[in-house]
Amino acid sequence: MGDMKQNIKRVAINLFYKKGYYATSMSHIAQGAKIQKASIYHHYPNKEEILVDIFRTTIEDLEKSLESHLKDVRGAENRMCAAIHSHITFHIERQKEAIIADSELRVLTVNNYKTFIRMRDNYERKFQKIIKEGIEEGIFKQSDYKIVSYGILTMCTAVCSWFNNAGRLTKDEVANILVDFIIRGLKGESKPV
Amino acid sequence: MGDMKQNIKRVAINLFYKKGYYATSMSHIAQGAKIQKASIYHHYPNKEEILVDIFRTTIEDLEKSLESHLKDVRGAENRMCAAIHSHITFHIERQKEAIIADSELRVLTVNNYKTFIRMRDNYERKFQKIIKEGIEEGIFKQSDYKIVSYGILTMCTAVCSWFNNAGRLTKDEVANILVDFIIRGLKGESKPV
DNA sequence: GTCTATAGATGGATAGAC
DNA sequence: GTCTATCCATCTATAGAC
Repeated sequence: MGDMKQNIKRVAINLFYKKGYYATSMSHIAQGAKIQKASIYHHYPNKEEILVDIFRTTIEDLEKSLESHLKDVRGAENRMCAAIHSHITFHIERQKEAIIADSELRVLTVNNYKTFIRMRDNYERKFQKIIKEGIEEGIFKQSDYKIVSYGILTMCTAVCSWFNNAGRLTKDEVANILVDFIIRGLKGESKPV
Repeated sequence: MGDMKQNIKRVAINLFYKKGYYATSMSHIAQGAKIQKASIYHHYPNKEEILVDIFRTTIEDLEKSLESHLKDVRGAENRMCAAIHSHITFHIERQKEAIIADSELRVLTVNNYKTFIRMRDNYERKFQKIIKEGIEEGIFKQSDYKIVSYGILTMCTAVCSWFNNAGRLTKDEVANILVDFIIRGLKGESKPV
């Protein structure tokens, strides 16, 4: 990807994050990238394709992060800890793109929408599988694993909307606090303090 | 509030929910309300005031729901259960408005933004107070009550974005599953099955 | 690969009749 | 309280020169 294309994408990420897709115009993006708005169309055929580009790299990188965190980790509890840690730290490190991917899904035209819903569902199913296995092995308490997975994932996704980089806690500290809370919720028994 | 004003508001809620504030035009709203777009300005001075009206009633009703659920309830665990139940059922019953209030905050001009952020923070502080008291009384496990409160509230807010009215579970069943999960997370000990 | 110029549609909002 | 007509700004996207 050429320098200017990457530059346009970077500017778009900042603007879509700050103002949202519809409130950001091609003129704003052009201004940020220091070119004329017509020049953007040399790199992207239309506005939606900029958003699609952001969606694709974000979701793909999220999946890669999960896979690398789960590699060679065994046991439902350990795998759950690793998966949550991956999800939370990714949503903090890639805060802007994560917020875009979380809030602009409905902007997409039908084919793009279907593609990314499919990818998201596939990602969620990996969390559900871990919870289900933990319950079957008796490590996690019996509960509705689908509802619990929605709760856990939305809680950890939302971190990108309230985490403050200048705040009192690092991203790893926040991740550890939430991992503890979630594992207690899943196991329903106290860990030694 | 006159019939037509209420009608306009109802149409706007449906459109802001489905397409978002910026993707909804005054023409769309007028079409839904079966009047001309100029007629809307007799009821609202501008587009933002429609959104502000939705925000105000939603947040006020959310606060009222919490207060009525907490009335005469004693003890941190009972109060937490009641507060979460209130939050979740409200976000399902008022799904559309809840999604709008959750996703269109950044649209507001500065004075309106400050007003609703203040109301939201005030609401969140009530949850934080219950968690803090529960920890001090030794009912809840020691943890960072602010981070945990963000986690709990965002998880329960997000219910409005995935709950399916035609799905297999009622809103009370979903609320109970999540209340159980959260209380286990806060207490860190298993309840008798 | 970037530019100027512009098409063509749509946006929020107002004026003034009825 | 609702209408028609219109203003003016801004939007996405394209044409064609350099």
